[in-house]
Amino acid sequence: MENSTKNRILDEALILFAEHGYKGTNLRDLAAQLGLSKSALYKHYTSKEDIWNCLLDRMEAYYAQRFGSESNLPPQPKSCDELFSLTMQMLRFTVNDPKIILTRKLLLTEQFHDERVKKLATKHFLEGTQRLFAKIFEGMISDGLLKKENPEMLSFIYTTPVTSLVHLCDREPENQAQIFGRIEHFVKHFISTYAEK
Amino acid sequence: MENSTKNRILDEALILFAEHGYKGTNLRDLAAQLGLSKSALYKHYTSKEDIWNCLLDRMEAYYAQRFGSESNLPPQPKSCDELFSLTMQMLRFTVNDPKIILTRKLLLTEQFHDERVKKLATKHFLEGTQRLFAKIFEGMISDGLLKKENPEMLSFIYTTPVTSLVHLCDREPENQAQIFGRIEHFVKHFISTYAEK
DNA sequence: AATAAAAGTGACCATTTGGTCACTTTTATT
DNA sequence: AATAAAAGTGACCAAATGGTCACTTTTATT
Repeated sequence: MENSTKNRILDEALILFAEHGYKGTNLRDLAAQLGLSKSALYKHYTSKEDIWNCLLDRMEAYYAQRFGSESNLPPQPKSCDELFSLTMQMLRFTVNDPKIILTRKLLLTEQFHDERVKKLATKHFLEGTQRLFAKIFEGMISDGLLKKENPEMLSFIYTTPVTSLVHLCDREPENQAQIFGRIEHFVKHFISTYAEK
Repeated sequence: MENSTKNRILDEALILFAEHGYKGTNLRDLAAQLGLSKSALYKHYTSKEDIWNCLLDRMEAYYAQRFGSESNLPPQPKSCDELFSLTMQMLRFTVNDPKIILTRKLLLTEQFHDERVKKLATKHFLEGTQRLFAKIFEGMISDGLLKKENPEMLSFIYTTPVTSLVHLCDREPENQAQIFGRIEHFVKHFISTYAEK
């Protein structure tokens, strides 16, 4: 069921849409990548636009469970060292997982061509991540680990610089090691500024 | 000379490429917007790709003079209040100038489809702005206005959050007022954290 | 005024692309 | 085993698109 043709089409569509854009993707290439004929696609989806919309449905569902539910929050750090390692671990994953990379590319490149993508982009790059870390910081502040600052503000100034370097990683994956050095440098600076001594 | 057909074509191409992408733009629409026939375009450019490349040439030239030369730096702030108003003034401009908005959109949406755009994107969104403010902060530190921190780091944590809100402005221009409230809030927080008292 | 170069036009071409359809093959159901 | 539904195929169509060309109009040069 997981690896049904219907899902495989969406998997491959994500790759092509992310790499060449909606307009730059044609159904012949998509079918060829799947070892199918073009007309077979129409047994599962009614049109190119239908594939696009179903892909966005899947992405929205993913974000709804990632950012929507309280259940799968990352573990609450018990120290600033743990905040550091948690952050680096999350980034290491987010920057290397092929599907997440492609999703970021698609959100960036199609955000002005599709209203749903626009909303997902703000959710992914700004609100979602910010709210997630705001909760973490809220806990760390009440545990006396961080200075008593507004956790939303703290999260904003923590996540947006990191996100901008994640985007740089997407552009220059060959420089990932060096960019991670910059991220570590930043995170340490942040901790040294806002850790409660 | 400024308003030659050759330049008008590039002006209109920027609009269409930024709004619909390279692939999503067709030469018939481009010609129609200019009140020209499609074949007239070929009197000035050899192909669609040629138009694209010449547009990038123009953008590169713009960035070379904006970020390259030391000459046109913004005035050095004599106080943190002046840093605040300088920042808000620059943002007010960058977020409302149609050509700059379109340029940002083009850099974002085409960064993974073109090597030159990729490099310009990093220059525009990261290095250029960062270096510009690093110089400003360097001056303010030696003037005793800001704490003695690494100006590059200071600029990084100043410009990347602001840039992320500029992107939000591009996505939601109808919320510009509210977003500017968030920017002001952030800038004040930054100043209160790093101003030398 | 004569002339040549530059700018512009409309018809036309080849290719690409989303989509359809009659038909075959595979899979599941009884 | 018979049968019907699902999955897949290849040929075909119409529209869109980048590009060319012979020809006309405008502009500049002498």
